[in-house]
Amino acid sequence: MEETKISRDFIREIIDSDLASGKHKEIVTRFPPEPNGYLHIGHAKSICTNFGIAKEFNGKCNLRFDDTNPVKEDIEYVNAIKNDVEWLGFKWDNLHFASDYFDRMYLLAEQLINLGLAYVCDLSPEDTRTYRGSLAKPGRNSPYRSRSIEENLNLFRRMKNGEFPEGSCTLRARIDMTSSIMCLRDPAMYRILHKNHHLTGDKWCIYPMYDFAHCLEDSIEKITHSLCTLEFEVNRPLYNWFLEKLDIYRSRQIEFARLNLSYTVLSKRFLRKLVEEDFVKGWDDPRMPTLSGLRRRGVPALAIRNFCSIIGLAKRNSTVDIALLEHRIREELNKTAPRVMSVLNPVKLVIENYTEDRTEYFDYVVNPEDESAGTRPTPFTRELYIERDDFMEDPPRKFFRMGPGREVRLRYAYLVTCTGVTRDEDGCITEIRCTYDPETKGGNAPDGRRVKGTLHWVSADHSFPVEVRLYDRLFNKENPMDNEEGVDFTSHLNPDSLHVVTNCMVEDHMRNYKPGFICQFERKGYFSIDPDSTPEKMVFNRTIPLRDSWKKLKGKSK
RNA sequence: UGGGGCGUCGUCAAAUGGCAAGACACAGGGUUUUGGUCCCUGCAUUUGGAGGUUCGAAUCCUCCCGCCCCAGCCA
Repeated sequence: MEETKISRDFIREIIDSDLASGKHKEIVTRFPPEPNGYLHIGHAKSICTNFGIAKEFNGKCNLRFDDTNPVKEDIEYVNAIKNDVEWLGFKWDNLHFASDYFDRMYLLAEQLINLGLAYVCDLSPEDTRTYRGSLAKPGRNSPYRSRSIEENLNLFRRMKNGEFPEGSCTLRARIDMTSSIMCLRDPAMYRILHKNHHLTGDKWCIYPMYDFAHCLEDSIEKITHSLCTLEFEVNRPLYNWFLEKLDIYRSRQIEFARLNLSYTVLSKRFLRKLVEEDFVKGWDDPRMPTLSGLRRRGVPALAIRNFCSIIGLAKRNSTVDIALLEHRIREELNKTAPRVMSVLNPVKLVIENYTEDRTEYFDYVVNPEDESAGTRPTPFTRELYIERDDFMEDPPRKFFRMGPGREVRLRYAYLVTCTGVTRDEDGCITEIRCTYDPETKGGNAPDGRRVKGTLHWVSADHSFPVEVRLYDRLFNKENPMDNEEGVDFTSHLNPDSLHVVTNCMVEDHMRNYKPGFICQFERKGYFSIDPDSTPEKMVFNRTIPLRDSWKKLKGKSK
């Protein structure tokens, strides 16, 4: 399957010229997640960009975990992230952890102290903030700013040795407390955290801050182009400062706009809230924009990659219409998903003039978009199930489906004409009755008469009940984060984001498939088998409905 | 408020001084044994605004307006 061609964006143009000028012979990028949550489709943009660029330019891309904060991070997340990256379809050239570099970072920090460019500061967090000043007011120098190199070295070693409690002091870069760039006002490089790290255990009780660590990680790995999101733009001067003062390999940081999606929340913090406060069933709930959620829902990795290639890469903040994602999903599934007839809201259809013990098999086209998928036999009997919605007692003019006296086609089978209905004592329809025209085997009339409606169906004797989970968008507000003071994004949660339907009837041969299998229920949508399935009860997730111009038409006339 | 960024169709997004791509969405029509797919057609006389430079400006200059980011010992 070929991916859609990627257009030239400003980052690729920079790389083109770096290659042309001879600045670089080979391109090296990296995807640097912090293992403190699950990856979501916003990360997919970054993954596709970093791995995609490496591939296109014949370079390398590393997967590197930015695990510098043991308070938030966990091994559970690193495994899930590795799995997600692989599922998305990418292979890293090298796997690294920021924590692999803790010894080198420590040495580099001492080097900065020796250069007179870092000092141990005993200011409390509150005082540090006060001394920092504000956007409008310059900061003031810390009283500890002019300690001697020896004293700083000694203090820093004692910090490392665990002699001080958390919060008692930090190692700070000595830059400029009056800078208009806030992060240049003597930023913290190391803080004390007496915490167990998922990889280094209790070896360290001081941990490097992002600004100090990240540029070093890039430099150590000789990352040529360090791609990150816009909010780090203001950190770039500091990124460059460390590399320059330490005189080590100069990676170049380039910022691009992160992905925002309509009707969606893409922030690990808020996604975590949805999980922890049970608004959804987990990180992989099919309504979640996480890669694990999308995967479980039945979204193909290629659809996500193709989505990432059409949304572009630029510096302007934007919100992509979720319809673009949906389009890519349908586009991919239309090409690849085998078709199946499945009745979500069944009502029995009895063919009065069809012999009771007779079973015929019709050729069913597995995928009209893929001839190589071929055909398979599907059984037809006197009693069938059809969708309750496909029948109306008093149909409007534009309704092409079944109604009293109307003739419709049962897909691949026969033309049938409705003769009436059977009701229970409450007046509910329990059966629809019809007769078939034996001359129309396969669905065409020899006399050339046309019918507008074609219905899907399953044989009552060759089908079994399953559970189907119908999903809708998780939020009913285009930007759930755009709120007045005090209004929480969870107040825009769509109460109808999940509908569980039981006793949907599917063809018998569906028993052969396992969780992860994706197919199209004809005329309904794309569905995937959920891991919750058991041999006793299969569960299907609706990945996405088919486009439905009838529904649209109906909506208009109201 | 000091600094850093960004403004092109409803939504993304190209155009790199030469006469506003494309995709999605939307609207209309055709084909169709999925009201699906597919195929046509339409959809920015104008690029946040106002001036200026130029034969020519979305692109260059000036001023203005709007939005985003930074004041964690988070990343």
